[in-house]
Amino acid sequence: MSKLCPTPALADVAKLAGVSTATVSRYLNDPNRVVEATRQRELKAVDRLGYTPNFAARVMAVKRSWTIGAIIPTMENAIFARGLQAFQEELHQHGYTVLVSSSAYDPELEAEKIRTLVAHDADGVLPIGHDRDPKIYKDLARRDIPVMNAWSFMAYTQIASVGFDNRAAMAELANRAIRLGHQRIGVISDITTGNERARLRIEGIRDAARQNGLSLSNLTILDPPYQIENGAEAFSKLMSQGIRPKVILCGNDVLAVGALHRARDMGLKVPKDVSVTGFDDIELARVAAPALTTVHVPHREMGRRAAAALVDMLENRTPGASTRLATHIVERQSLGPPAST
Amino acid sequence: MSKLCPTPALADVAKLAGVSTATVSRYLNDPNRVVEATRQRELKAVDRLGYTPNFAARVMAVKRSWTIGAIIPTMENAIFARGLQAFQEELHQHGYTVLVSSSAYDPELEAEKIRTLVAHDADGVLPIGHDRDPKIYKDLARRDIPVMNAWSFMAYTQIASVGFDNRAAMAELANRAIRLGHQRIGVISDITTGNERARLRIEGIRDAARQNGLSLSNLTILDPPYQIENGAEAFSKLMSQGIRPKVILCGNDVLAVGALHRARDMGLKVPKDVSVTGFDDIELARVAAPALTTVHVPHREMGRRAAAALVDMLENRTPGASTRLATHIVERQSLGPPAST
DNA sequence: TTGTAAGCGTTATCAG
DNA sequence: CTGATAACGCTTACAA
Repeated sequence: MSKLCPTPALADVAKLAGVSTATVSRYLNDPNRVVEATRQRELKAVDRLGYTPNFAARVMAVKRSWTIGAIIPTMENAIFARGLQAFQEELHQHGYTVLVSSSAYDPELEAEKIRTLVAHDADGVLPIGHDRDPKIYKDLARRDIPVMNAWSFMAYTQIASVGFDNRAAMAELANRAIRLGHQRIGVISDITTGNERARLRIEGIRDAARQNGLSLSNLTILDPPYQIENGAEAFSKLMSQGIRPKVILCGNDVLAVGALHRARDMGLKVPKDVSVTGFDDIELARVAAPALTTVHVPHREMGRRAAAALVDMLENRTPGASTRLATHIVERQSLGPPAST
Repeated sequence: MSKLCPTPALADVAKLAGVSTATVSRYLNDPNRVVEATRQRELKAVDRLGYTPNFAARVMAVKRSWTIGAIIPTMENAIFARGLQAFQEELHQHGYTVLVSSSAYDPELEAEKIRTLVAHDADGVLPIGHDRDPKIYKDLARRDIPVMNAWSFMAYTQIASVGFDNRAAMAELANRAIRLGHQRIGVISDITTGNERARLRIEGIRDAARQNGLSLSNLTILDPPYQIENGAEAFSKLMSQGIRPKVILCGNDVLAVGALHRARDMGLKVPKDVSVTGFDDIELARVAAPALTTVHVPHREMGRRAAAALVDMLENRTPGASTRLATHIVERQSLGPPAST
């Protein structure tokens, strides 16, 4: 009878092996805790029944799910995908499973997903970026669930983070453009609502402008959603202004490639007629024509570090340290001095 | 005391509201099943405590997790990401949460991930492609867990699938190349182990060759992992053969873009000196230079359909229907007739 | 080394 | 409409 049972339980194994459930449980969690003789019997019973432990039951008993929840804005973005893959691989090494949900850049949805993850007993949580309703952090803290923020390094917060300084990185790039002689700057930012990373990058551009004594009125900023198409459209808009900007700083490589593409369609040479820069340094940046000058971000490294930090918080109940990763500008061919018109 | 409890349970709410746990449970699942008076008290108690239902406990009680597990080869592939996003959105509408794991194209790992998902009480499973140890399907069937295969339509199997005919689609493209006058064909396939999609596409090319009376010795096949770089390397290899192929059929757009890039580096004009085709039609294909002639696959549609079908199997205990989606060739600029040398 | 039995947080059945 | 109470499958003292 137990042999045909669709979902055998520990009790079925115990019965078949002629031992108690406690013994089977011990065998499953650490074979050395039972003697050879019983070990054999259990082993046989287990695979004759095709037994698989029930996760929910185990979670209830030990109050630990070995599950980490990650909430990303969208899966359709190579940088999150890549970082997450590394995050996942590292965690897998330590026996954790990662549950991924996406928020579609919507704070409400994000909050809901986080609640769902918590309800699913996630042992830890990895949201992207830092900005969100403080209530969320409070609730997580009360439940004693470790949180690690990624993709944005924040020095002065309670929440541990592993990321980079979006603002400084973009400022560096903007500075370079300005020193090259650019005055009028077009910006195609990533969507900014509920996305401090995009906002910080814009701030970085403003910082650079101020430092170089450029009036902020030289900046025109657009922020379409992450899509090649949108980068192209935004480029057109920027180019239809009275005075065309000679450089377009983009919030990410995808948008930048769209801009590059549209420039070509409009018969504009890059960087002779107009310069375009990206951010992230995904593969796309290298194969674009011309190759994109961009900011390199160590996505995989970030994912790995986030995972390691989370494991540390989990295993040692440490408060969680923040790590700031370095980024650097990758000079390729899309940024040059403005042509003197 | 219950007020400071880090993880309030139903019992805490019940106590605070002065009712039984059964009543609170009813209230939570359908507010109409309790009278107004108690409803108010519960409401207050719930948010004073910041109560959130415990998922594992609920799963144990109802034997239903409202969770679907998806196992994809890798997250770092735009096509899976996109399809999955749609899959997830559709499922979310119906109240399901999707758990994503990746197998890194490794059958062993994949089996493990599926087991993990089952242990996590997934109500349904979505693996990519059809080929895997029959034991896995048998086990899933015994446990009565609906399975839906995606990305590959299989007419004659027990397992429901939603996908397209990889073989026919690629055959059509190869046919077109051959009719254009191509004889020697280089193939840069996606990795083929544990990946029948890639194998079927290669078969499609062979079919086309046979149909046109071309000896299979005209084909040279390489199958590096999914990466732009690898496409470039493979291209170099194909070009260092005695007789250079005049057309390179790639298993996906990413590999094709790598090939395109390397062609440019080698000073070869596409399609004048050599033609290159892709498969998938991701955004990248449109912005590549020259724009890639490729096979369009409705990824989002596929994700959505897979989700809908799974929901149907789940809610109505139907056996699960298979759906074959149409693909079509998108002619852009990378495929042309061979230059007469 | 092994067994007994309590408990984890819900839901569901069955009375009231 | 509401309250007891028995599952659900596993772990873990505590005993033997």
